[in-house]
Amino acid sequence: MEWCQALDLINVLVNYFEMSVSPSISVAKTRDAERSRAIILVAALEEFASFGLGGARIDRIAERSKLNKRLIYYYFSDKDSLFQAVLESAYEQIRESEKKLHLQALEPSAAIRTLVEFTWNYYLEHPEFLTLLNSANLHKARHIQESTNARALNSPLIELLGEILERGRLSGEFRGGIDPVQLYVSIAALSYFYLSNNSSLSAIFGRDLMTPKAKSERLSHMCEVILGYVLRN
Amino acid sequence: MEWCQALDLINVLVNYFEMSVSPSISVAKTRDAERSRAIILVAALEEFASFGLGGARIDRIAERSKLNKRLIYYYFSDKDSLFQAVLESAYEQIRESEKKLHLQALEPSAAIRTLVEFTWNYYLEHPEFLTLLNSANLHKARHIQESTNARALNSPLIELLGEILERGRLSGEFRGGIDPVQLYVSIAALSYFYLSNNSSLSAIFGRDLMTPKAKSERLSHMCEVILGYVLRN
Amino acid sequence: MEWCQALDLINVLVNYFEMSVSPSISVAKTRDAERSRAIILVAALEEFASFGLGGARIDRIAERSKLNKRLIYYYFSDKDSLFQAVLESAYEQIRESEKKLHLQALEPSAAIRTLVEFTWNYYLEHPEFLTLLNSANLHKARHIQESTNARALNSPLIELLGEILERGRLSGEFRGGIDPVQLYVSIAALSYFYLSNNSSLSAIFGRDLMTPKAKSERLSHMCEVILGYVLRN
Amino acid sequence: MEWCQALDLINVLVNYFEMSVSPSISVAKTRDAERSRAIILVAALEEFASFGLGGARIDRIAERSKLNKRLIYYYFSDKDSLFQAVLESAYEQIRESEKKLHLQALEPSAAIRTLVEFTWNYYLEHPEFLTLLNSANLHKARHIQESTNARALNSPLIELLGEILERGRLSGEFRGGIDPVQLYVSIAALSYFYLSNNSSLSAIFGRDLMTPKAKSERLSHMCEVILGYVLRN
DNA sequence: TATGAATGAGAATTCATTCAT
DNA sequence: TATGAATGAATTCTCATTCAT
Repeated sequence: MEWCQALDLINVLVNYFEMSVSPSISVAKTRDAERSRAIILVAALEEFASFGLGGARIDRIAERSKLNKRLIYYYFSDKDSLFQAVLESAYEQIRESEKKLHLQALEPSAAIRTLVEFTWNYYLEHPEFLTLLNSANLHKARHIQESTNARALNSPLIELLGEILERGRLSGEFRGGIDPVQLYVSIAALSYFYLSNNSSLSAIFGRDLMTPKAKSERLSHMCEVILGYVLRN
Repeated sequence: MEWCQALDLINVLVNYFEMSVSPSISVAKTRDAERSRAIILVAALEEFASFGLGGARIDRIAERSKLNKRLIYYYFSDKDSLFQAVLESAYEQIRESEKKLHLQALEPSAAIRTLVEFTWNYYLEHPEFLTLLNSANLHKARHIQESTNARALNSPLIELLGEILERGRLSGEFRGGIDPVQLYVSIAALSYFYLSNNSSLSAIFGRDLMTPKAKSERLSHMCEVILGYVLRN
Repeated sequence: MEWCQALDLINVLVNYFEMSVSPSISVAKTRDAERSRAIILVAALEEFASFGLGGARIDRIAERSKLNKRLIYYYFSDKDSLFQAVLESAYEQIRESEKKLHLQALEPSAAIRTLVEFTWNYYLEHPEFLTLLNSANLHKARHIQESTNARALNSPLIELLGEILERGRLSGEFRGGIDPVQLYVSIAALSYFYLSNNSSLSAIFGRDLMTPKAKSERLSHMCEVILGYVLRN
Repeated sequence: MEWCQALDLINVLVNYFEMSVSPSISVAKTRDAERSRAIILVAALEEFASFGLGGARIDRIAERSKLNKRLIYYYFSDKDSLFQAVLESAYEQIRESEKKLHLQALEPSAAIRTLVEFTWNYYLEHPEFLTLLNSANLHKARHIQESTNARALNSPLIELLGEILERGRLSGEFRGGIDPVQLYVSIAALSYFYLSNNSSLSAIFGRDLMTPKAKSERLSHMCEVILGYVLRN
């Protein structure tokens, strides 16, 4: 899993940075703890993404992380809390990526198209995010509701999307009366369903939905659907 | 234990009675068998829908069905096969409902709108279908691929949708070049994502997405999106 | 442990009896279940008596019973419920033995002396009863309070003791105003403390309290104390 | 983590300060050590008294003491040794209290009554002592036997009690032939059993044995029983 | 066809204890 | 002296599945 290695790398870099800037000896100890926590989190993310909450095994997470099983409980109390932590971390990551889009700097229609493309690509590159969400919803989003770190979950994109829609409306480009929440949900939906259910869909339609061609066609279709909706006519 | 002996006695009597009143023993038994199978299937559907494949418990399915656990294995070999059977039955049901729509009798745009509304309402009334699909996809649709009863899974709707789109194009009402599979996936996606992930979304947006008003707004939005896309301008 | 073998024997006899009186085949199945339950109960009694509730190990109970660990949970849900069942069974046994004393047929002072002797001998022969009670009390008698089978716990001896004290008072032999509960508690206390804490006491006093001579002296002392209290002067 | 570094700094400062203000470093440290040891001992006493040896948790003892778990091992090697230390300390305390009674200064019958009352009150005010003894006895008093500090355990009261009994006999007040060990055990027994098993007894008799009235009645009863025994007639 | 009893492999979680600083 | 991190061996409990009737 490439994203996992990337995360690992980032951690290593971050640690190295900390070492070089702070001369204090005591950092070494602390660093290990933070690092262990992060390693467990990554291992758990992989496991939960692969097998769901019910199918995930603490033993396997311990193996993946090359750390002691006991340590998982030391840092994360129990399986449910670990899942919650994983979920929060996944949300944090996507929010972090969203921030880098700088949609406010784009023309309204370009901004919408960029958002559709970003969503598609993010889900494509982070399949674990989809599985995680599915698991969370199977459990009635109990873990999200219990999350005290709600800040990480709440997308600032809705507000931004509202501004873009308003800008487009004022310039006469977009139709009026569009609810940014509905639009955001629809944009996510079009990518999510296709990717999350692609194995079922591929089996049922008897055609591979993940070939480069199929994927590119899907992206075009989605842009047409969404832009066809927001543009004046 | 006396009650146990008494029960035995009752069984003997019942058997004797059945033998004397029903002309063919095998018929009586066969009928019960079908019934037991069906009861188990329903109980399993509920269980799998509530807890996913990994979280479902054979014990609970036995309890739900008020039948013996051993009988589940008698009819369905193992948990995975049972899940597969449940999945097939769920697909059969939705196909059955789709057939009753008679879309071919409707005007193109009315047909599309009806399909959107039907999809929305079916998912709304059959939340277990969504959870089931999620579980199936978590397991890479292994159960669907292994299904010998693929006929039940394959929707005849794609073909029908193609005809409707063609009719609309010929009448000048619809734009051309629409892939019925893409459209079908999008129609399903818009309802599916909203309903399947509603608890997460409600938590994140801090607004209840399942109030009557919210649901009616979602349906309007989806119709606008889809019809905005298929209609000429 | 002799009492354990005796219990086993009784079970075997009971089972044999049931087999001989009821010709029904179905009994065989039921009998096995009852027998397994009884065997587990005996094994658990030994384990809890030896190590207390906290120190007892389900694994060891399984070994002792030569039955599957899973079966313990099948019949007794969890460790606490098993402990409760053991406790109830221990109380049932002592109540059963008490009934055989027929104190009502004895002269008042003979009845009291018999009760003191019985208590002493029962505790002596059933050391597990003492340990069990200690464990129960460590947990604030939670298991007793939760017991639905309270009937088994409540001693009919208090009422009987009241009658004996009244008879003795009327005959002029006994002093008046004796609370049967206080007396019962004191009779139990004198034996219980000596036997339950005998290892501590032996260590502290540097003398073996369990030699035949020491035991006989203790019994004499207790009779003197109790009779010295109830008799008129 | 910055706070960690800050804490480190504080530690360094504190150490430096102590070094400069306290003439001897070792004294300052020793004093802290004694204090830590004592704190742990108290925390352990509470824990063992609440849950027994088997149910006690080192983690909880660390929490209670607000000290590090590692320190417990530093001072007390392992759980068993800690329990032994707790036991010794509990015995030391009761011996200390007994010494303050000055029974030798009292009239024989007053001395006996005082001893009964003291025993009752001490157990009442130190319920942890009872639980501790129960635990010790569950383990066959292994911890007492292994105690090298046997001096603390051995009650000087037996000798004193012998003298009192002799004084009473000579004055004609008491009967002769009373074994002070038997009497001491009986005095302890009457209070111990009532208090140690009070939850069971309350549940079984269906009456609260710990109301002020019930407690006062018990004390009267015990005095009557013991004095009725030692007094000439 | 139907069922209660039985089981082995494995799951989450706990616990006393040690390491490294 | 003091402490946070780490661990292996248990321990309770679960689960799909089979046995015997």
